[in-house]
Amino acid sequence: MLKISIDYNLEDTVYRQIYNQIVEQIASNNIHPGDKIPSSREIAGVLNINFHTVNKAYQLLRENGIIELTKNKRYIISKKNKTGNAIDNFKKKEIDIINEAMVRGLNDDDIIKTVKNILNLKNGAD
Amino acid sequence: MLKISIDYNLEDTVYRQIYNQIVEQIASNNIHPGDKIPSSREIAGVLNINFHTVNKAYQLLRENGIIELTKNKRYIISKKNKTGNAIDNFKKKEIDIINEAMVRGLNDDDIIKTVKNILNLKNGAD
DNA sequence: CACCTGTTATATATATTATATAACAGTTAA
DNA sequence: TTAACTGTTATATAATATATATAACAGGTG
Repeated sequence: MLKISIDYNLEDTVYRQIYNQIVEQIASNNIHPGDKIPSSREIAGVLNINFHTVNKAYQLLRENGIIELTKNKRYIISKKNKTGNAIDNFKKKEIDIINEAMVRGLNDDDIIKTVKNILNLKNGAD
Repeated sequence: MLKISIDYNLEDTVYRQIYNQIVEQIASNNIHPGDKIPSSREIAGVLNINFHTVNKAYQLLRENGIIELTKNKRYIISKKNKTGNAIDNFKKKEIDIINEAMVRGLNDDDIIKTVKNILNLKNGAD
């Protein structure tokens, strides 16, 4: 079951928080390809926010191939398919944050260990 | 010597592009700890933008301990020192983009290889 | 002293974010 | 066939973020 919460103290926008939390729960196998996700109005009602804000997150998820619309006008989680765009997108973001990490004192080993640690946590959380 | 360019087609803000490019050039050993960076008015003049926009990037770099102000009111590149904040910051960002990469079809090996590839390119570019 | 620095302040314009309503076509279930 | 739901589109408004434009100030430098 999908659980989302908004923290207004974070610098991330509301729709970005929704986006990241849905992505996180797919990555954590909490929700799976083919599963329906709640309607934007339903999420908005629970979080007490406007449904257009939820819709913006959904649009972004759709553009990135993470969710898709069925004929019944329901969004479902897409099957994973590794596109060139996904790889390029990952690499671009990685370069920026690895640069920053190195400049702020982390060495190669710190970086590799952190990444492996994150991956191991994911794999252990099935 | 510091080189910065702005691409208005990118979704990144101008001050973020400046921030990332300075970080990149420190990470690439193009500029080094102790080196002075050009004044915000100088950068702004070359890029034909407002110096407050450059200043916003400088403020952010300063808050993250990447540059510091000397008594002479000149910004210099700080010495690298691995703080807890730097590690936490790196980890938080990594989690979000690794989640997205996995959901978009990349597996553990793709992720590790991409990270190692980025680190190797940095180390070879001295 | 003239010139540079970062900083602060104020004002303005534009873009983004978030909310508020309303309406529409299509699906679903009573 | 209704009634209720869906996503989508449209319009309007408010608040915030981004970028520019000026001006002024304290302090260092030559």
